[in-house]
Amino acid sequence: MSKCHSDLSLVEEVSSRGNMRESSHMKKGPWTSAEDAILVDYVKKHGEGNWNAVQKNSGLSRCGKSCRLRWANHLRPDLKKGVFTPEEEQRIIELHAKLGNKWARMAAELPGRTDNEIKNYWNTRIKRLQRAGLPIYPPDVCLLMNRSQEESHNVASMPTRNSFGSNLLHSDAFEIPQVEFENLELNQQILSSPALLDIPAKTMLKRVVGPSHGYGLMFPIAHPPKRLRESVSSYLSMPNQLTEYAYKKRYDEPYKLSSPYDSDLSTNDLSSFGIPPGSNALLDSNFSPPEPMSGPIKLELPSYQYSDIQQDSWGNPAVPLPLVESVDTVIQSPSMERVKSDCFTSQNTGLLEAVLYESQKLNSSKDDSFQQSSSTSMLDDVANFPLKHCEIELEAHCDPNSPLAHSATSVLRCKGKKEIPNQMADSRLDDFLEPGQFGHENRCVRDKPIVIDAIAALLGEDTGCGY
DNA sequence: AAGAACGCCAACCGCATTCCC
DNA sequence: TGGGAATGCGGTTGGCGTTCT
Repeated sequence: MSKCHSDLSLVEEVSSRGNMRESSHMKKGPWTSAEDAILVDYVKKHGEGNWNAVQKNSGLSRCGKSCRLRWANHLRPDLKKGVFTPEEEQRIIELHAKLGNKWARMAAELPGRTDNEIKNYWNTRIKRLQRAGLPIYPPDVCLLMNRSQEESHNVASMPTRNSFGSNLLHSDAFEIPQVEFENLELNQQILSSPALLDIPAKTMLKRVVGPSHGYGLMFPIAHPPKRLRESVSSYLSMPNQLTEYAYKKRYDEPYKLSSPYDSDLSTNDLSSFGIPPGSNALLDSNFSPPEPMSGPIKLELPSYQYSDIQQDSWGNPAVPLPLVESVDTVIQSPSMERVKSDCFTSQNTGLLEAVLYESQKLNSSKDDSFQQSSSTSMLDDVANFPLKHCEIELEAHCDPNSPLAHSATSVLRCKGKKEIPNQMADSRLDDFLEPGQFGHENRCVRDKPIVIDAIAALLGEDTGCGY
């Protein structure tokens, strides 16, 4: 990296945004070994800190910021170089589930690793999973987070919805429950069977995207990537092999299901997919049906910040709902009415969310009856959620050329264009709207046009929504 | 074989917070 | 106590190497 740039000329031009004094003579770009030596020597003599003095006293043409970064990320003697070990990867997953994008805090828990390193690793991992259409967190991480959250709820009084969300947005403002991920280790042992591990990724993918749409598309690939095989393989190399098991099982045994649209798909069925009942996986879009994890999803919130909704959905009384982070979730979640305006607060960033917030408000005014949906229907919703979710995801992906392929917009665009085979589309909708399946008269679908129109209006598009 | 796509990662940037005078 | 400097942090960018088509 440093080779061809080692003789980068000093930055002569004054950056219009940067510090004029610094940028006028500070070198940028990759560090040379000579510069490294100077910096190391300086720190040895003077210790860390006072980074601006480095430039003054050592002759380095680097700003203090750059020196600090270089030292922290590359020159520190206690740095651990090389790829992350499986244990470290597992720890990162756990920490991210707990902390969100708090790279520095995560680095503090991983001796010898830097925040930048962890951040890069995570972002790469996310991309990989996203391309493979796999969840961010292994299901059992979600489960354990849920359990932890549940326990903490039993101890502490329930905060108000707003305060709860607010606290969660500031991870420093509350005590993060200590979650032990012992099960993950257990899981690693569960499926070390070669029979489960030696599944050719191509075979898996065939089944995923194969002609039998009813089954394969249950777990659609977000964007069939060039390197999908690598993506999936990488995911399967994750330390958590329960997740692995879940996917292998899902991918390898789809034909054993009588129908993916069975209306009586129960929590047991979910479990067979590796989705633990109550897992965040179901509702926070961190779990499959593989949500394309780009775009609307904000990764910085720890998954367990959403965990209440699962608990709620699985039978407990109403508890704070998650901040809705994803348009997809907004549209797909069968329990959207419960979110209502107090969940779509203006605190949420993002134009789409703002639009959705407005549309929800509009809708809620004429849809009060849904407020009364029972917890039973909630259970039904959740039990059927993955399937419905998948269906919508399918729609989202039917236009692979769309840059918004996994946005709500593309969902509608697809619908209008009927790019999905008719038979498929029709049956999908019928299954989706099976009478009696939802106690709320398919409200989640009924609401869609409003949300969609709002988004379309925002984007200046005519969705041609044929509702 | 060549170009495109992608992964990886170092480094930069802007903002927030802390420190110090 | 206010303001500037220093530091910390997280998001983003850009370049290079690798893989795929």
